[in-house]
Amino acid sequence: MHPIFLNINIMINITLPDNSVRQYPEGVTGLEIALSISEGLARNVLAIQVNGEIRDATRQIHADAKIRLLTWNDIEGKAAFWHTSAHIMAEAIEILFPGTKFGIGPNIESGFYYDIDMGERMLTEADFKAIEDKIIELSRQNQLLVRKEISKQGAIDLFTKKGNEYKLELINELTDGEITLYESGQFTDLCRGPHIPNTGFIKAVKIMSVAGAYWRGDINRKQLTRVYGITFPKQKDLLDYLVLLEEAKKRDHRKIGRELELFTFSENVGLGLPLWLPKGTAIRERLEAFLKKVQRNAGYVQVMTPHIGNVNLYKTSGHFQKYGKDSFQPINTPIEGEQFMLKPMNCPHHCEIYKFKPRSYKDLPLRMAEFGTVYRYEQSGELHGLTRVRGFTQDDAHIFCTPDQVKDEFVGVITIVMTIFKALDFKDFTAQISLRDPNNKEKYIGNDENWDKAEQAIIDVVKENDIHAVIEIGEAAFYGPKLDFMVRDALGRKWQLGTIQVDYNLPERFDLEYIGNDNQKHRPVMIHRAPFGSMERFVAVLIEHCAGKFPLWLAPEHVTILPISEKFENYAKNVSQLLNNYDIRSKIDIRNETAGKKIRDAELERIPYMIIVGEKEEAQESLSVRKQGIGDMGSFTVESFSALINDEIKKMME
RNA sequence: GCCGAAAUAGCUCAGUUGGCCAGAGCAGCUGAUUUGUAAUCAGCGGGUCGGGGGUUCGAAUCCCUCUUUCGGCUCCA
Repeated sequence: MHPIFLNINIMINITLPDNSVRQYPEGVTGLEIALSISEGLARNVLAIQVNGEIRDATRQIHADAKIRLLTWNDIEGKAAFWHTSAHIMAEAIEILFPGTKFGIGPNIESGFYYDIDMGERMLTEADFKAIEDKIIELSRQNQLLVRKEISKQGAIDLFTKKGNEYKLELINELTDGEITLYESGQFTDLCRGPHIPNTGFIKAVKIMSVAGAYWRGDINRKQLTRVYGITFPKQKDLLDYLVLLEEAKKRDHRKIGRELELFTFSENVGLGLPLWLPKGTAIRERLEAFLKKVQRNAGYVQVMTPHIGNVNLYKTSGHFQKYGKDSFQPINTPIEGEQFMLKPMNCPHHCEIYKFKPRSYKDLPLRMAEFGTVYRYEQSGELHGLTRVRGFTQDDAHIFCTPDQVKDEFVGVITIVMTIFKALDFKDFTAQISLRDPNNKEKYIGNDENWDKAEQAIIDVVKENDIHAVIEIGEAAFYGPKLDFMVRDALGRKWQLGTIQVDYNLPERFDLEYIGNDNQKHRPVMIHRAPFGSMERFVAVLIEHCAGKFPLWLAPEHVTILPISEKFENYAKNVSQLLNNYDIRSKIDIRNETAGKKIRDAELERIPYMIIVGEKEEAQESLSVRKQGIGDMGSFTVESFSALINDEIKKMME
């Protein structure tokens, strides 16, 4: 036992993650526990989890507890590491730019940021180096992070003296007796912790970028400067991270979209209005055909509706009141006072189809699908490749059903979403249940009872289907709660793909009805759903997911045939025709180039297979096959090669 | 929409502190070559240096402004 423990005689039980229990003197710290296990561990402990709460490893433990010592290998360890780094960055900035006021400075998924107010001065990239150097200098001082409890008044006095209105605002919302400060070197920050024991762990730092960020996320308040940074315990970790970032950038769908000629934009057409090139169109059409087939099997019917609708339609739906002024503005007609809008969503049109004739409970559920193109005037700063555009096509459908059918229909939609994710090998998705903000009910249309019912239905279905989901309060649409499926792009940004939304509101506004088996009129429930979300965003995420190497069933071309010289062009044409009989999409590279050049170009184009034909192949009526990214696969016949391709496709679709 | 950065040939990028008709590689075109598993050789064409305005003897380079793009923020029916 460590000597400092000797004079202490009250012992507490500490349960380690392997459920072994050790006894320590009351007041023991995480660091001391680590030291009692091994010195190596003690050198690496960044924080400690005590009965579920993450704390400083230097804080004393006063009662029996279950603990976990956290290192760089734990998410929580990294979080503490980066949180402390944010403090050190603030300390560096305060030294370099005295008078800077600090807002909040949390750790994030990769690194940390601090929101700062430098008054008139602007922080620029030219300042990064100085900040980085100062951070390293401060880190090397092995500054301890000292936690101090302070009264609310004490905190107010301190930050009044500093003239920091941001911290004062935060303090005002805190409860007296729960306020803590952390001191490191000359820097004192209002902070709940936890922090790593000292700054010496921080060995590598990179200031990544600066950006504007509204104080407290409120567009009506002052915009502060947000400084992003990341730190590591080893220089090599930083270099690896930067390499990883570079690699990720190569997967950017905007880059690959240009390289593989999938889509483009033109200022002359308009911002955020994608132009689908032939190869991109081929992929999109195949996705569409795939989903149509799945939906046909699931009992959907396809409909088609116009790209515009009378303004009154959106007044009925309520969308005009909510989004009218931020939309593409209404189109006037020769008739005075008559106005149409580019449709920003398909639901009102589908409601009118529902109303085409009286509906019986026997007609329900009615699953009405349309690949409907809609136009939304997104803010200019929001546009982003294919993931955020102003004109896009939703793989939309609206399910009209009885309240009793909601749950089953929800399950049916989830099944479709899972079918798609599986066919495209999307494993890394998260589900998000978006509920309304109970403190802000005026933001939403519809009555309490319906909201509660809808929210409960989603929660139940998700639970019963064993889908891991996070619940987000306040993220619901204005007309109802929803379940979204989120995936990440190459750079880790989250995008919503599939969505399922319960709507008790539109049926009300459109006065939709069905006759029940009691011969009475009833109100149907509407479920909006789009498993892809939009074709644009889905293709974008798909491109980044596979880095342009599309699954065989989607690839614009399966094969490129490479004749060794002009002499074998005829044989190449024969092969191409034969492959066509087996539904294999091929093209022939007849350029006057060497085989090596043609192979290189085909590899860069990410064409899944190459067939090289020359004298030998023509004589033997064979094909030399090369797989993209793999290499030479040897000799095949047209039949055996076709079987290989078609088997591979079949396997993916199972 | 807000904050910041950037914009040079179809693409990727050079172009020192303002100074000869603005450069390279790839792509394109022409010709030679007739090729065996990731780049054959030669020649040629191509740019109002994002648009506009200004400073200057002189601007891709400095200043203003607009547009677009990128990174964030906000928003996302």
